[in-house]
Amino acid sequence: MKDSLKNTLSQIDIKQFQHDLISWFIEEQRDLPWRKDADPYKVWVSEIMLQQTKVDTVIPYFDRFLKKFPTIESFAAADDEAVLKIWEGLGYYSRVRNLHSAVKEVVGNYGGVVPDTQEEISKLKGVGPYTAGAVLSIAYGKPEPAVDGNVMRVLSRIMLIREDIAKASTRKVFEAAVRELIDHEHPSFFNQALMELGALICTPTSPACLLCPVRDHCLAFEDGVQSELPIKSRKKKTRHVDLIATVLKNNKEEFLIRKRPNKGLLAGLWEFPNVERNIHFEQSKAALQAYLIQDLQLETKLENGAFVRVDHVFTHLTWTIDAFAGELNPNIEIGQEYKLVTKDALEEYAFPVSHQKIWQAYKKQFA
DNA sequence: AAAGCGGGGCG
DNA sequence: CGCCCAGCTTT
Repeated sequence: MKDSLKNTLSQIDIKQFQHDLISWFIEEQRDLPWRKDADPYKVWVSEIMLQQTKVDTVIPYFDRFLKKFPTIESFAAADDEAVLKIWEGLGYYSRVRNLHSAVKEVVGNYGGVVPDTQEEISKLKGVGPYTAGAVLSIAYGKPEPAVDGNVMRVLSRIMLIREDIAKASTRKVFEAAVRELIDHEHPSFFNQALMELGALICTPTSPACLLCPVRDHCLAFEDGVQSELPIKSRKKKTRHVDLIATVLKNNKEEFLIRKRPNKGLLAGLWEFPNVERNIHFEQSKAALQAYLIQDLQLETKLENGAFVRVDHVFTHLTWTIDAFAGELNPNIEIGQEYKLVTKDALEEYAFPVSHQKIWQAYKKQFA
């Protein structure tokens, strides 16, 4: 441990801090569906869903997930398309692919019992340092740190830690701090309380210090510098891609959809056939025709203009998609990544939100 | 160590 | 518009 951390810890009444924090949590915690019991499977699912995702967004997904897959065995037995469908719209789809893989591992090789040690649980796909600590502390009562963005923000203020939280190595500094601070009698409450404090009081902008239960322990508040913390270097700009997409229907009321590759952006999700718009193409429609003929070898008849434009923002990328409607030659041959499906069947597949918007616009105009 | 990976909401 | 969110994996 660094000397600076030791020095800071010596200024904090750890027992009093634990008491003030946990008492507040017991009194003020939100009533959330994953707090009804400490079933390791449910805790695990909730922690994966909550990665980079707000509580309000997760709640309906969590309820629907547990209704469809109430036990770890039922989820292990799910097929891949159902797994993606239940996650549709939640984002970061590798989370659910990894969770499914890990759950099958637990059911197959651990008798359906989620491992309760750092070494074993960390071997599971998608279980990193945060999730391991969260499941071990919340479901098993082990005094392991669970350091997420909330915890780094809260502790950077309380302990006046000025290291860049955007750096991967910085997490270890906070884990060392938590190991010193954590209440060994109540690890679950302690970890959850730190995160709850970050969500409700010690917020990124304008923290509610006057309502804070651990204000008296906070070195940043003492110096009046809470708004300067945490230190976080900012990221680079996103790039932009223009796409043209097609909603193509044949004379049997079937639509052409395509499965994305199993790696990379939106892996394994379904979409309407589309192509990156080449800057050298003057006309979207000309580029689209070229793609349809060359890549799909389709004979199609397109409507005149795009029926919708969809702008979509990712963390690292933005899309502008112009979507065209068209008729499809009934006798075409399609590659294995394509499917022809009816309107009802289409909606059983998992689509990214951008393509859901295309579909909604299509139905509104042509249905 | 840095980049890739979703989507929604807020100021 | 940028930033934030109960992060992990790959390169």
